[in-house]
Amino acid sequence: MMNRREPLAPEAATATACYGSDAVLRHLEDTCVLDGDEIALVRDAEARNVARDVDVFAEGDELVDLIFLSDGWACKYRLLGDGRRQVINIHVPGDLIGPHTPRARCFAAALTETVVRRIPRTRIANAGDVALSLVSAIEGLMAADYEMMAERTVSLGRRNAKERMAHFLLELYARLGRVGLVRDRSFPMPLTQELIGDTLGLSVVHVNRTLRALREEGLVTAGYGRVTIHDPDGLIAAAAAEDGSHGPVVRATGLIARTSHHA
Amino acid sequence: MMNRREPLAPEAATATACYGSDAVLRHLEDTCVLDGDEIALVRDAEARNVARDVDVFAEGDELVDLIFLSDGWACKYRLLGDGRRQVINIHVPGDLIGPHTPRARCFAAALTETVVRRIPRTRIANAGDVALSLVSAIEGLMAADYEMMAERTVSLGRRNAKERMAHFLLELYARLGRVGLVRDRSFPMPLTQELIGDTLGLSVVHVNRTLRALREEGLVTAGYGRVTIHDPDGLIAAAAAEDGSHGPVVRATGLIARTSHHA
DNA sequence: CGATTTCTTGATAGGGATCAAGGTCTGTGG
DNA sequence: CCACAGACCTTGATCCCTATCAAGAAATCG
Repeated sequence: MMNRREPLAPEAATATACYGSDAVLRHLEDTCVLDGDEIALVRDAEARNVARDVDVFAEGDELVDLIFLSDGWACKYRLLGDGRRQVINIHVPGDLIGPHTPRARCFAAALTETVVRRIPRTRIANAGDVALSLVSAIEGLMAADYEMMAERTVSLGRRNAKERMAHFLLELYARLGRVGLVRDRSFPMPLTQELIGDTLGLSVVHVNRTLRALREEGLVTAGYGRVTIHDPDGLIAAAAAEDGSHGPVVRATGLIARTSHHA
Repeated sequence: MMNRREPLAPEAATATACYGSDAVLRHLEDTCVLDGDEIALVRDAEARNVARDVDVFAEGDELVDLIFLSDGWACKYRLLGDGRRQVINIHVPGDLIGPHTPRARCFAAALTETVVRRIPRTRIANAGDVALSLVSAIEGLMAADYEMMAERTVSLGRRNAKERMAHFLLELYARLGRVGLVRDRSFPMPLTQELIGDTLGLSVVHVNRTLRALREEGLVTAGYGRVTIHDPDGLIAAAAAEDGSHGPVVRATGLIARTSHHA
C-alpha cells in the first residue's frame, strides 16, 4: 500500500503524481470538442484538495457546482440502513464526478489525496458562445458515466464473480490508459478489496478468492495498490461470454428467440 | 395479459390508451422549465409507431435523433454472447429513451405498441434562444435515467430478491403516477416475469416465487398485465433496509466505521 | 380449439455469503 | 529502531439464497 502515501506537497494543488496530473484537461481535449475558451473555463476553475476518506459531497447536498476530478481516485456510493454499501462508480483523473442533479443523490468520497475542480452550473449556461459546445462536452462526460453504469448493471445482474472482476480490471485498464496512467500493462489501483466488493456486489472474502483465481491462472496480479495485467487476451476471455454485440445481431431479434441463461 | 392487445387505431399515431397519451409533453412541462417554443420542438417532432417486440434502435446504430417515448412501454437492454440478457432500464410514457451517445451502446425494444418521437441532436443545438433551456430539460431527463440506474445498481449489488422487487414496483408506481397512469393504487404493467427477471438480475422462477411471497403477505398483486398495491407502507417496509440517506449522515463518515453486511 | 407463450410449483444443486481465525503490512510512538 | 495497534489480506468451514431442472396448468393467439 505504499502507493497511497506518496509525499504530498502541501502548498500546491496537486495530489500524488502517480494518480494523474490534471488529466482532466487532456481528457476533455481528447474526448470532446473543446476550444481554448472552454478549456480555460475548466483550467481556471477553483481547484481544491480533498484528503483521503473525506467526502467530496454527501447525499442531499445542494451543489451549484459540477465537480471534476483532476488528480487522485474517488468514488460515488450509496448506503443502506443496515450498513450495506454499494459503490455507484469509481472515478479516476479526468472524470466528471457529478452530481448529475443539483441535489446530490449519493455520496462521493476521495479514495486518495485528490484534487477536484468546480465549475458553477450557471457559468456553464451563461458562458455565451462557448456554452453550447461546453455543454455538449459535459454531456459527453455524463454519457460516459452512464455507459459505465450500464456496463456495471450488466455485470451485477448477469455475470458471475470472475467475469465481473475481469471486466472491472479491464475497464480500469482502458480508462487509465486513456489518461496516461498505464505503463507496461501495469497501473496504480488504490482500492481495498472491501471497496472492490462494494463495487462489484461481492463479499470481501469472495473478492479475495476471485483475485487469487485470476492470479493463479496467470492473468493478472492485483494488490499492494497496483494491478498488473499479465495476459490481456486471457483476461478478456475470462470476462467473456461477452456482449453478443460484436456479432451481427438482426433487428427485432434481441427479445425473441432467446432462452434464459445464467452463469 | 389482455391489456396488451387493446384495439389499436392503425391510422393514428397513438398507441393503446391505457399506456399513456403523449405524456411526454406533460412530463416535460412538469419536470423541467419548458416554454412554448421548446414544447413545440418536441410536439412537432416526428412521431412513429413501433410495434411490440420490435427494436427502436439496436446496439451499434448511429442515431442522429434523440428518441422520446410518447406512448407505450419500452426497454433498453444488452445481450451477452451465451444468451444472457440484462435490461438496462424500463421506459414508460414521458421518458427519454436515448441513446445517450450518438452511437447506441445497447438495444431498445418496444414492449407494447408504442409511439416514439424523434428530435435531431442538431436541431437541439441549433434552436437558437430556446436551445439552452431545452438542453437543460434534456439533461434533466438524462439525469433521471441516470438516477434510476444508480438505484438499480444498488438493488443488483446489495439487495435481495424481495427488496429488489419491492423497490422495482414502487419505482414504477411513482413514475407512472407522475404521468397519470395510476388509478386506485393500480397501474398497467405489461412485463413478463422473464423480463422482470432480466431487469432485476433474477431467474424467472425466482421472480414468480418472490411475487407470490409479496402477494401472500397482502402487499401487492402483480400479474395479468396489471399491478395493484394493496399496502404501500408494507411494500415500502419490504423494500426497506432503505438508504441510510434519510437519517443525518455525518460528513466523511460514509466510508469509515462500517462493517460489511449483505442481505 | 390446437399451439405457443406465460405462469406456477416441486426438487435439487451451486455460487457466493457468512463465520471464524490467523497472517501481513503500515504507521506511530516510545 | 523496535514494538504495538489497526487496517487489510488470506484461507478454511459451513450455510443459504437463488439458479437450474423438470413438469404441469393457465392464458392467449392464430
